[in-house]
Amino acid sequence: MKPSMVTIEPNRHFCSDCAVRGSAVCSSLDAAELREFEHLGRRVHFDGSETVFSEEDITASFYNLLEGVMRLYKLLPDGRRQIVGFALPGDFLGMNISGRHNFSADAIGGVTVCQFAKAPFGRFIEDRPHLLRRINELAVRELSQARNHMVLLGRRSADEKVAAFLLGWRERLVSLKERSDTVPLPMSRQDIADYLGLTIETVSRTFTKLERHGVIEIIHGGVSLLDPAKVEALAAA
Amino acid sequence: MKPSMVTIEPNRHFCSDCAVRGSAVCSSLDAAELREFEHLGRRVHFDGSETVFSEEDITASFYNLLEGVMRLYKLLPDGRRQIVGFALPGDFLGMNISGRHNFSADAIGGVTVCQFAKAPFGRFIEDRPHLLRRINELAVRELSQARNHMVLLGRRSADEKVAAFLLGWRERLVSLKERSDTVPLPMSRQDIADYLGLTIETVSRTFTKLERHGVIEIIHGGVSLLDPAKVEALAAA
DNA sequence: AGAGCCGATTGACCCAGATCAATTTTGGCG
DNA sequence: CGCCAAAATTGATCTGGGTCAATCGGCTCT
Repeated sequence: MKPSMVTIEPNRHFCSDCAVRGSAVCSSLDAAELREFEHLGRRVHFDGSETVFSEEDITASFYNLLEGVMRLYKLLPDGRRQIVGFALPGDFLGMNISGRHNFSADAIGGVTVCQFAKAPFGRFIEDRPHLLRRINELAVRELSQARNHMVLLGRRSADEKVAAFLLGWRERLVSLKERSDTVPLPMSRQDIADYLGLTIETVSRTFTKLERHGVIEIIHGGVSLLDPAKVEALAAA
Repeated sequence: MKPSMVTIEPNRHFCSDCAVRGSAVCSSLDAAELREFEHLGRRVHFDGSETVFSEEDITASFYNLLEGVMRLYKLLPDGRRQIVGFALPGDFLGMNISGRHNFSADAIGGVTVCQFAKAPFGRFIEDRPHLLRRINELAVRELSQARNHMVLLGRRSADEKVAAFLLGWRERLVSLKERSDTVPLPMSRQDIADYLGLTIETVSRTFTKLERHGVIEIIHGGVSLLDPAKVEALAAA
């Protein structure tokens, strides 16, 4: 964790009016439990491109992402990087069995997390099977996403990868704000490339190609889907 | 499920002397629970290349693999296939949140599973958080494997993929039998290709190349690692 | 406004792995 | 055993996406 990590007024926040109250792990808790839960978490802010935790670090905390976007990735010894996912508000990070994180997590832009020390959080779960069930639900959902991503990485062309990425990302943003054909892309081209198993040049060329064909428009900080049906056709192929 | 699916003497088997007693979901149950659990599962056999369940099927059962190997895969509309994993004895299949399976599962060679109807199994879990915790543990482990596989699919060369596959497969077999430099490969070359995001020709050529270099020997039904250190070097790269 | 920087784009060329096309090997089975 | 079908191997060729190398464009700092 970098020096600029800052704990923000740890005692002035309440779970009951948390932005992710409805979607995160805590959605499984009732009002009484929530009041107790409140004391376990500590709101922490990270600036853009700061590392929240690294692969192989001993897991000291779990994290509930409240605000911002994170890139989750693994590195090969020679520096090749595979982004295994992007985290959005409501995502729960840190579950593992080895006692060590199995990927690294960076903030993309500023990020606010709710951080739980491992031991007290574990104790809190102990006699609350509904919370455990919720965590399991999230794990199973992620597993399903992971398998879909394997298909993309192993069997899809560059065009299909990019199209599927745009649709998938838009879909994930739906639950956070209203659906829109304007898709913000806070991550860099390099991030997208490392997520899709491509190079930055191929991602860039594919974007340009889609734009030339009138399928998307590249705008500042994202893209606009001019012809969403066409994008879907490309992704399905 | 195919016609030749056969339930084998459902009442003549006991969990207590089950082959996967120690490693499967049921490892979290005590003797008393096990006796009750026994009535929920039904031993079923599938012949080689039979489909146990298909993607998008409504999940009616969970499965505990007792014997044999299964291929777990997803298909694209045009027939491209990505194998998302191979299941071995002790693996638990069927968890999902959508109520539908999110991949298909075929037997590779004969397979015996312990099949649980969804509803009674769900009820059994209800008031047994330790079983739920065990299931969560398995899900989290699979998630970790899935992420490792994403790195392989997105960022590794054909040589690295094949080497990593041989080592990973050998490693998984360790817990079942004694470690050995002889690695049985019950799946076809096409299966390996679809697992690694390659074509069958590339897999075949890579095997041949490794053999020419004296790193492995291709034997009937598998390979022998003549120079395990070299294989590890290739996989790590 | 200009300089410098960093991310993104574009172009030229290359190569790992795909594709296409024969064999060869293996495994039943009468 | 000899015959057939399916799996695996091998060879020849092609190409999607990688690599290498310039720009280009926006932003920040002065």
